[in-house]
Amino acid sequence: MSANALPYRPHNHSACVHQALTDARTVCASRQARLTPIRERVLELIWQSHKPLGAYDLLAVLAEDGHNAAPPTVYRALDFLQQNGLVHRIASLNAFTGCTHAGENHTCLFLICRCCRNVLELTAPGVTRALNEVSEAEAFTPEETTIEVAGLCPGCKDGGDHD
Amino acid sequence: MSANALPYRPHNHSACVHQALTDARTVCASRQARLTPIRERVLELIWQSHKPLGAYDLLAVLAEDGHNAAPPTVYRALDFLQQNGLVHRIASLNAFTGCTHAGENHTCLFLICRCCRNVLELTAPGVTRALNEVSEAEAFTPEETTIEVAGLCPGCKDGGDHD
DNA sequence: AACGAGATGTTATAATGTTTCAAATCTCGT
DNA sequence: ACGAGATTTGAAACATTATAACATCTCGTT
Ligand SMILES: [Zn+2]
Ligand SMILES: [Zn+2]
Ligand SMILES: [Zn+2]
Ligand SMILES: [Zn+2]
Repeated sequence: MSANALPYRPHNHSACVHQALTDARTVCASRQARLTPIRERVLELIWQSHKPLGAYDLLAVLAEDGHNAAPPTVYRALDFLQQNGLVHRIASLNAFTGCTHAGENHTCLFLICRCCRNVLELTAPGVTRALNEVSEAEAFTPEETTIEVAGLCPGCKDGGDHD
Repeated sequence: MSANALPYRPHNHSACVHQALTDARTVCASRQARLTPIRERVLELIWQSHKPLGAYDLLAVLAEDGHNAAPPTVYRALDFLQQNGLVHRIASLNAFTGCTHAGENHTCLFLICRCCRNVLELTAPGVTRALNEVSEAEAFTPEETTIEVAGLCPGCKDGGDHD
């Protein structure tokens, strides 16, 4: 099959990483935000796959790097990357994933495979619209929206290429 | 105003609590699930307001009760209550709130006021439908859905009855 | 009484995230 | 180039949230 989104099928993932880093540099340059080595390294690590990583996972890899970092180092880098729309935190996983719409101001949702752990980020105008209608009906002013759908990706549903 | 949902305006909240406990007894009876004193007490505490409580908040109140409980006690009660559709966990807050659709199998969403902390649980067929469409388009099989909207409730937006 | 399943108690530990203050680095105007 | 001020990073301690493992209790059944 080929209509599947990237995380669900083999692809040239180094292109994903390269694109993400390039976008990040562009975004940061345009905002006068400093993509320092630590921040860039954390972003690169997050992009090593489409599976979200926890802060302490990142910390462990940094330790392998020989970089003796403490938790605040990672959390600060993650804060920066979130502020600048480069990564998202997945609340239901306590983990972080690279944003596929770097720099765009967007409301997105995540399809999270409970089997292979890959996450697909999507923007879904229909969902956003429906949510806005609900909020409006309750006179509620939305600011931050978390939409996370856990389930099975196409690959894991039939057969199960668990990776 | 009066179109506002319960959490957003003064109301006879003890009726909320009473209803919740009554529903819980009914649901548990029909399922042969045992609503033990601890479980009922935790449910009652969660329902003391429309603001979600953390597990350790509950633990602290139990301590005041004179009940010297350890974390597993509370987490086990919460697990039970979640299993039986009596409470929800709010992932973005690491906290728990009473379910307003006890026993019904439902996909719900939460409007979370960042100011007064009250949470409104809603079922929104339009949102659910839109999400299903998105999932289907990606050949994704949804199982658990987390929808949490943080923002300002009507009360806090104008004036700010922060409670 | 003996048993077994479910529920609770108890202790320890894991996993995630924050506060605080000091030191290093960068920025920018002079 | 220089130095004041801001930003970033280092480091240690701590806070919060959640689970693992095993012992004990409760209560209905045999
Ligand atoms: Zn990729
Ligand atoms: Zn999968
Ligand atoms: Zn109420
Ligand atoms: Zn409010």
